[in-house]
Amino acid sequence: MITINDIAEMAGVSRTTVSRVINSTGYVSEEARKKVMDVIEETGYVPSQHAKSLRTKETKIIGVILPKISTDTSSRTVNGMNSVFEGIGYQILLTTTDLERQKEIEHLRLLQNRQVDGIILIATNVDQALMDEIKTSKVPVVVVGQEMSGVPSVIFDDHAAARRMTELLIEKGRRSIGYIGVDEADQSVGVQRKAGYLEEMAKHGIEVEDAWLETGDFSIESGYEAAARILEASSRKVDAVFAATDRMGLGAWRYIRRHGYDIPGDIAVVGIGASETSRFIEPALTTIEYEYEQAGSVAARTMMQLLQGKKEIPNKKVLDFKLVERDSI
Amino acid sequence: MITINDIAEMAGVSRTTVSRVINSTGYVSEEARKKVMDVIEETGYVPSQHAKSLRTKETKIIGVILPKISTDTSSRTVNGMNSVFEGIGYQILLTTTDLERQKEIEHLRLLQNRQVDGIILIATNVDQALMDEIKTSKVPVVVVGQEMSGVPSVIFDDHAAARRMTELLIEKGRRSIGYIGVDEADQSVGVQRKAGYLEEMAKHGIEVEDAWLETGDFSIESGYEAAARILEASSRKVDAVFAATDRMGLGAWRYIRRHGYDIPGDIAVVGIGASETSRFIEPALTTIEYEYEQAGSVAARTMMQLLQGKKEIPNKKVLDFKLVERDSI
DNA sequence: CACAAATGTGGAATCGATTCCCTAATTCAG
DNA sequence: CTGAATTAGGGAATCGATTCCACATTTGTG
Repeated sequence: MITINDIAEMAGVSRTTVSRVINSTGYVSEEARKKVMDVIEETGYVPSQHAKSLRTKETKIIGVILPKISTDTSSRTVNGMNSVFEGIGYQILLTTTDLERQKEIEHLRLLQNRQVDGIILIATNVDQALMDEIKTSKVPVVVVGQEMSGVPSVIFDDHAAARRMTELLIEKGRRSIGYIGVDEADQSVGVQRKAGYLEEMAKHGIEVEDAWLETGDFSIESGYEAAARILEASSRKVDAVFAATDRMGLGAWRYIRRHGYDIPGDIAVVGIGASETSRFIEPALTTIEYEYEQAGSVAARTMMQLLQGKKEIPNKKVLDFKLVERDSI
Repeated sequence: MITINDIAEMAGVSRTTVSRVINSTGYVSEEARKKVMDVIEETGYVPSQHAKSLRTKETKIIGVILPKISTDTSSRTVNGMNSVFEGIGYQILLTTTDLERQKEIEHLRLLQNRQVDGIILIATNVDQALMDEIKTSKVPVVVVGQEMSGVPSVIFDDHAAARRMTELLIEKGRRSIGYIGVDEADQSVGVQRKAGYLEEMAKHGIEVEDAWLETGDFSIESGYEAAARILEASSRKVDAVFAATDRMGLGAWRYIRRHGYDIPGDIAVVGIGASETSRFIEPALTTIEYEYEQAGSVAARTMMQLLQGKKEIPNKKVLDFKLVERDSI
């Protein structure tokens, strides 16, 4: 392997000078610079990142912790981050938790040992243990998807989005609206969206039956089964189903069609997320569009600000949503 | 930051001994080991990866180059790799080329500078320049998706898959089969799949009209437009459209339905890839299922063998496919 | 023209580990 | 009981960069 010493020798200068040329620091004569450049060109030399990092304590690598790789949400978010990082020479070190909660902490530690410059966590919960780990982290952490006090976070307005969607359903004359949520350990998806739904229902004086409230696990199948339970158990006929995510909405959609109901004639179905499939089915799913790419890029930019030691970082950025009204309503 | 020297001092031994304890090498008395372990426990010390890598030339990081992050194919492949790597302490450094060809070479260099232990490239072409770069690479490279002679690669049998699909269409009585392909710089998707289609057509003595052959760029929109061109320009009525990818198939599907044709009554539509959306539309798209997760895990395992210096690595692994017959045919 | 400031370069310490080589104390075989 | 083998642990070089400090040369100013 070719090192800075080889270059120095070949160019007939000291390695200090070579370092200066590479990093454009200090004083270097045009003559010396040219000689060094030529040799570097000739040999294809590239500095060792390890030696560099060992001194500078900088890696230009950002660790990213995802709940799952193969989902629309994750890949779009990573895409957004990437668009920011790649322009400025940073790279992404990826890890996934496969939705196992304790792995979030484990990976947080793992990444710190890798001495990444920063960590972006797509969070699915706000455990105290997790928050403690983040707060004692040696490197800056940005959280996406969950609001965490004292930690810079990028979130969507889940509460308002769910309210707006519920309002739309009510505007369309629906009254008996089933709701498919997720576990409440997930503040954003589990708690906020449900609260939005419940509040809007209350505002319109609609009493929510217990049987209308079901829970899934983000998967299409769980949406299918939750819809089954809602339709079978309700005393009043349900005329709409609101799923907290598009995937579960897709499952509900499938169940409802398979069992002879018309969408939206008999039952309206809506979700949140604006997945690609939701657009293609017929009738197309009415949903809320979150700009995941934007969430990723905002998180990336926030990270850069943290790394540059900017003091005034708002520790919460709320992104907008867009109601996408389609045929399923 | 706490270093090996601090630990050595606190434990009252030399840093050599500490290193031996950490790496379980050499002779260390039970007594010394315990003292060191205690101090490590107490302080939460973790060795610097940089210092370590600087000496050992090992990083336990595998660089992965993807054409695009936000696609089913990519995320499933990465998922498969991850399942292998995470168990053995390796991590994935991700980069994407956004389908720009020259970036493949650029990122190949970039990753080597990061001194990753190995590189897995999800390739979209087999340029000579790219192959040269791979062959001169300092670290092992595994290619996924394209056959590259002399380079360990994991590929699907695109040729056989396309033949089988064409055969199915012909079995179903279709004769005038349009084909939507991609640029032929992409050996696998562009050349092999098209060749499979053409050969099977020839075998059955069906003459392929020029107007039946169109090209897209992997996007849904391009599939839509290609279908438009095929249906408008053909002299004989087309009774089937075979798209080289599901996304383009989706576009074709949409165009065909929007223009009053019945699927499969008037025109059959098929794709390759088994994307989630293809399953949900009605009529559901007939397609070929590739095990991308498996491709990822096979690539990961091949990489590990390369890293362990195994000589006998078959430099080509062909994965199976499965015909998924659904309503669109 | 003298002296200060600006410019250019190299020596050497440093970052935090690993590892070769050496010494010392035990243990063991003959 | 003696010399070899085994066990234990430290000293110091090393990996490949960055950077502080010192020194030499050139340029500028009053």
